[in-house]
Amino acid sequence: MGEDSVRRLPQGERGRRRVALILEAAEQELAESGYEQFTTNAVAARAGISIGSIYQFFPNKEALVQALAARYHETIRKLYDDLFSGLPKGQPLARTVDYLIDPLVGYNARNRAFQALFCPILVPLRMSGAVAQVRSEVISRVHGIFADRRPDLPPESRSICVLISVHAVEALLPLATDGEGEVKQDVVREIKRLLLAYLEPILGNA
Amino acid sequence: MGEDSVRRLPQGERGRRRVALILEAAEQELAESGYEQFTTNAVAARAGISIGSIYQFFPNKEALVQALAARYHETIRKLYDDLFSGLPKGQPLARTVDYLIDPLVGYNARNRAFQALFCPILVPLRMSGAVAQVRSEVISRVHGIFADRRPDLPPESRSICVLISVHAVEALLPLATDGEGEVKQDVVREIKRLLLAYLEPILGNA
Amino acid sequence: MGEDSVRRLPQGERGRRRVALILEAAEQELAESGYEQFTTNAVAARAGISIGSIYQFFPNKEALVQALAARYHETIRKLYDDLFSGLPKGQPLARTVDYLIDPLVGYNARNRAFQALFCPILVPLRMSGAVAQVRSEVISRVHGIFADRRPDLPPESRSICVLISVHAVEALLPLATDGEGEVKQDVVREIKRLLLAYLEPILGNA
Amino acid sequence: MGEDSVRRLPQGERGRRRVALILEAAEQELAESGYEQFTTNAVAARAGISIGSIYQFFPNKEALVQALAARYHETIRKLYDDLFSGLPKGQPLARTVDYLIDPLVGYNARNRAFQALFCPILVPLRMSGAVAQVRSEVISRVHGIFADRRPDLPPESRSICVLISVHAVEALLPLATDGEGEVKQDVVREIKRLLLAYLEPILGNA
DNA sequence: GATGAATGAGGATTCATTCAT
DNA sequence: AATGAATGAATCCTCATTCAT
Repeated sequence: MGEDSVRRLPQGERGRRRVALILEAAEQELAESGYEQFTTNAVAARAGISIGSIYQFFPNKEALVQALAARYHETIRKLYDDLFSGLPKGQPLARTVDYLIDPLVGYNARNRAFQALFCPILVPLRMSGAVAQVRSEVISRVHGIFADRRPDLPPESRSICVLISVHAVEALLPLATDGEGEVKQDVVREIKRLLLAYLEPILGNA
Repeated sequence: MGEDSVRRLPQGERGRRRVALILEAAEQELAESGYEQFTTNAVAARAGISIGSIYQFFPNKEALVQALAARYHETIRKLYDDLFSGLPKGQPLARTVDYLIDPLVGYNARNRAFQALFCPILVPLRMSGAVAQVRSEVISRVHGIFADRRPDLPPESRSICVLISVHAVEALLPLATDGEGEVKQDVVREIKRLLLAYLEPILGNA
Repeated sequence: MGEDSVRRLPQGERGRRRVALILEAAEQELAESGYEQFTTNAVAARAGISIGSIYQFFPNKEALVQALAARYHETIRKLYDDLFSGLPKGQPLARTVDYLIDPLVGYNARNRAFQALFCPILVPLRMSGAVAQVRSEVISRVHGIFADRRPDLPPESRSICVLISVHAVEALLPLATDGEGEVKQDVVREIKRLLLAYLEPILGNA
Repeated sequence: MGEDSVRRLPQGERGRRRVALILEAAEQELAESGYEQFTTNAVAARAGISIGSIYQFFPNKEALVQALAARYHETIRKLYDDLFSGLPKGQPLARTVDYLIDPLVGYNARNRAFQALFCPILVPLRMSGAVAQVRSEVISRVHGIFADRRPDLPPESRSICVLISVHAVEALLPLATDGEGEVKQDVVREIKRLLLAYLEPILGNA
């Protein structure tokens, strides 16, 4: 990712906007029409540009998909950065769960192709790098939270607990959004309840 | 799904074996080579039969994928049938969770393409029917369990609770299996703990 | 050449005829329309078959061109085999020149794309193998003739002499054929005169 | 050729230098990367200018190739001009052959794309004009030499003789140069021997 | 004049599907 | 019923050419 995923690093403002336009179109295409309809021509048509312009910036279709994944990688990393760096200490667990879950729900509502792109059927083929990296980063940070709250917990049991928490949340978040990006607050509440019920016995409530 | 997913219900033993052979090959192809390599020719080659024979039984590729989904549908429905019909009443919740989760873990370990097929990137295209049906059946049965234990619960809150439970388990089961079909018992234990912690406050422990 | 230049060795009579049909069309396309118009679609259209059928037998365009070269390789090798194996000994040089040149003129008249395919602009790219091999075989056989006639000649001067003879004939043969495959006998006579004039001082006339 | 092969005859020194730069790059591209890689963008990149600048001077790719051919045309015409205008009369034939062949060998060694450009595979398409013209000029001048030496020869037999001579030399010259532009003197000697042996019986030795 | 991003027709190749054997 | 050669629409990608800056 990065060495030849972009043919020409767009240096002008124009180029940067063009790449963004293409990725935007790619994302919509993926979210609305699905992976079968995801052709370079469809992306170009949706972006309102010619097919050649896509190949000005991406050497091939694969690179376009990679770039999309990388962009998600970047934006979600940024979200996590902001979230974990501003994490309020000494709060009740319920407060911390609110603090983390709500923005993630928002991210999922805003980025509808995110889940689609990282689906397991594609992972073994090409996505593993990006997905694995995002996850391992999240996991290590959640690890940090757990370690803060319960430094005495043996690392192995902490690891499984983190794994389960992260995957459960990841899988349930799409349920909290309907097709049009609206958030279902009752589902969000229930996801938080699940997480709290699971974690309180381990991390306590303080 | 169903009206034209199979061209001719094969009545002879020979035909039934042939369909099974094709579906077996399709499943392996999907699990091992991924969705990009999943071509009708590849399936035929793996099955050791001619491409024409696939079209003897399936009108098109779509129908083949549908049939694969339907087969999962059928086998998991059978599992659920056995499971729910033999469900021991009046047991502690933890016992019931054991009773349900363990066979499901086993099913996931045995059917590696199952998760792949029902991945979100394909759902909007073709899978919704089969997936939705399987899920709705499971959900209604779990609903039944919940209703048995807490007939007083308002249906709406019960619905969300069931939804979350089913999706969480569905998403976490793959974590309990490594690449080769071996079951990680510590992960299984943790999944059960998650489910119990979430459900006990609602359904009680009896 | 040979390991993957043909996708499927056609075993049936039908397949063998089809490959021949394709190569025939490719040859005509090359001879009449030139290398720029030589597209797989043009070849298919000329052969009156679908584009897919070409790819049934040749994995790609390159392989088709290679196969064409290989076919020339084969036919001309066969011609040389027949020619050199039946070479009458103890004849006057002029008779030997007649014996060799006339069939070669005929071959050039019949195979109009032969020269085109082995043109220098393509050679560095892909043809070198086939061309070089055909030439080296011819050269070594002509070497043999020279050695028979003048065993006392130092090998190095013989080598240059053979080289010049072979290349000159190769280059001049196309002049003896007009566009429609008719042979210009006066040009043939002059080519023989050139060759004889050059070789007599070295090989003698016996 | 000529009417639209150059968009605008560059009148400034700057423009003339630019055209030369482009042709230089085109020649190198042809000689080093071959005809398949010969794209207008590749030529622009090698010349270190923008693709637009090529189209400032050449209306299309065809014209660029034509101009390259024309440049060879021009330089070789100049060589022939110098050569034939200074042709020493009344010399032995061997001297005349030396006088003509040596400079031609030099020209071939210096212009490596020359042969490539005039290869038969391209001729039917576009080259015929330039090639034919160069050849016909050479041929008419050689005709002149023959006429000087043997005014009594019937024109038709003279024509064939000239044709054969010119083509043979043209085809053999590349053999006298190795890949790096070095001249193989023994091959040059042999080419001259061939030519002399062929011509002496007709033109005499005086 | 120079630039190079943008265009899109065209070419190589794949693969779902048909049908003669 | 089984086969697999044949088909051709659809896809990815290239590259000659234009034109706004």
